[in-house]
Amino acid sequence: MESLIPVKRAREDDSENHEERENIVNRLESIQKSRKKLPILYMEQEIMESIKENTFTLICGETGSGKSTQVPQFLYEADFSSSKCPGKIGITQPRRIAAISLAQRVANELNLEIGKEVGYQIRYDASTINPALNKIKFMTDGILLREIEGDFLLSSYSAIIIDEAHERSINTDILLGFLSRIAPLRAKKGNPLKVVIMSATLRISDFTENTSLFPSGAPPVIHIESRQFPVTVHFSKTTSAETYLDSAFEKTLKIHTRLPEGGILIFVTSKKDVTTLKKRLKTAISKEEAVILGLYSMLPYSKQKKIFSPPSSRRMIVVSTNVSETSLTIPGIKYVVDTGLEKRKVFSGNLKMSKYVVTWISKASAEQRSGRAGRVSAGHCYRLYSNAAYGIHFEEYRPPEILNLPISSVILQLKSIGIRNVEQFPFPTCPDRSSFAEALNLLDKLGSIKQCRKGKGDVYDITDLGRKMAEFPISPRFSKMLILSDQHNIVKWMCILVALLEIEQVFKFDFEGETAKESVKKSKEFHAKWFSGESDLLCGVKAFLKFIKINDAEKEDFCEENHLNYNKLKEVEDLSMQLLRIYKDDKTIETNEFLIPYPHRKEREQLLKCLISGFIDQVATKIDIPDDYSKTKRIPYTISTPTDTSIYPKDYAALGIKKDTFFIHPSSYLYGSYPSLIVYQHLLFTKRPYMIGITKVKQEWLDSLQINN
DNA sequence: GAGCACTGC
Repeated sequence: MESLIPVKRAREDDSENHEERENIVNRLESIQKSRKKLPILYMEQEIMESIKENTFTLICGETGSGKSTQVPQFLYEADFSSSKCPGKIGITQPRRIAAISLAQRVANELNLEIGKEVGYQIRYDASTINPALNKIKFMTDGILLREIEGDFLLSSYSAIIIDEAHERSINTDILLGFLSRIAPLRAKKGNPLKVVIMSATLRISDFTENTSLFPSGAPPVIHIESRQFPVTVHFSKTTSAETYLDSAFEKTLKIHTRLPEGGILIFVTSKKDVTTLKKRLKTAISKEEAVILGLYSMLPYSKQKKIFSPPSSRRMIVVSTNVSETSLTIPGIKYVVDTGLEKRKVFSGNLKMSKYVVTWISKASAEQRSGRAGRVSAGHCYRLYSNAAYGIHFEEYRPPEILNLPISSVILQLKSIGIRNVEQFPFPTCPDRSSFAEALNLLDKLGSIKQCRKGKGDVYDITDLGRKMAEFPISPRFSKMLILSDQHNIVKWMCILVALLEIEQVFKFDFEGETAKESVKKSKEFHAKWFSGESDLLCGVKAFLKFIKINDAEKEDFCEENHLNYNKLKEVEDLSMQLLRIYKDDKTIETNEFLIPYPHRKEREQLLKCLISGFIDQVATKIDIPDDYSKTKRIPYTISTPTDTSIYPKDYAALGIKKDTFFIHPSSYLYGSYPSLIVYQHLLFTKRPYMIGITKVKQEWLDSLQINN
């Protein structure tokens, strides 16, 4: 407690200097009072001294420490973003919702209007009363990355705070890499940029021990206490991953019948788990006793909101996927039931095929989940696995995102910013050699980079086409298609098509309680009016063109009636508009630009020709098989790459199914028609290796494309 | 004739 004494003195000194300050703060008394409960408040001096004396400062503290709301205010009160220290205070977040809600909270605490001194910017939305007035700006990390493209030294900022760095999202990682070089440059120029990296307590060695990131030594680390209420963790005696839903059901029932009031939050792996468990709980617990809700990201936002108006007289029970681990905070939770499992997408690099697996979560995620029980009062977390299993099977952290994704987008972006040898970039965790090779190979095939010298590794320079491609916030495959469509007066349709490719999952295919066959059949009946025998993507375009004509207020019902995914279609609407704005360099373009008819045959052909230019390495050929084989309706395809000399074989003979054969997924509208030549959007392994997102193509389209290249 | 967790410019 002695540590409080010098801090108190410092705050008194502060008040003596009050008149000299430029950024004057008039907080409401009620705000002052609740702020004082935060331990971080008594560390203001220590934090500010470290920031003033060092270029980089690492602050770590768990959720509930108040670091995200208070550190920006410390900087503001220390006259960052004033004439003494010109330049905004920027704070990045990995998620949009967090950027908005933090901006609102900080504006509220400072008694300022959102959009003026305190603002935010995310992909499709900004608080733009006047951005020039912003002194504190919250944004998603992708936004700041884009700003680096226009102004490498980030000269409009005096301080940057990177929040949630421990999550290791790909954008956060790249930002940290840039800042590790930008900040020293700014210091050299006599216009220092202060960088504060904020992370959960657990994962700081990743940064402090990283000499590529911090060649001149590890930054100082300040630890912040959390204000969380204590959560008692109960491990199970045994572990059974096979029957986790049964265990979750029994545990929830026990908590509900034996323990005092307080919400229960149950973590499961999928939407299917959510509906199954919700149903079982509803049969066991009466409506008068509890309201039982399901939560997953695909649930329309209007229904997600239900969790924020909990019933006062009954207990609230929420069955949820990972969406409530970080993205949503459910009020009033006192008990957490943790299955310890999550669903992840896994890539097998060589085959370029992905699959979904249910795996044990990381220890860090388990802590995060249990923490959800301690936000209102002391809570309990029931882990449906043993302490031993936790020790043996649970990795410390989820691997950094950059190790599990194709990096072609990142590579192109780095090159467009002027990083010549991308393998030398100070990644917090460097992807392996083969990821670089694969990305460079694809970018070369797309014509976005070209070889500039002989040697190993990265010997490529960005081309003019590549520069243009990098302007679009989408995968390089898709920006290539979009730019190519320029010649044919089909740009608007292409914006839609490319947005559909980027967003995916616009059509729904699941029916509760139906067999596989029936589910797909029924869904397709709903979608019949958008049918296209040429391409699954054109079905999407057709559905979108209808969606865009519907009044905003009726869009959700429209999607419900037609078995479409509202959240996804809304995103397609926003993205296609953003793409058209960038394409036409006109920020005033609105979605009414897309009140256009479905393309005619000639135009469709042009669209599909442009489409395959981005999928030149994702062509599949039907394998000739004996006549009686087709009765199974599963006709194999073989895939080829442009480097393959036997490209596009016309008479591929195969007896039986080989390891490298693939099938058209039953969700495709081309399923059952089996064209001889197709391009596919991606490969997914479920029961079998499947191709998803199918477009029928012609041999001569491919030939002409090769000549052009 | 299936099975997609979550997030971002």
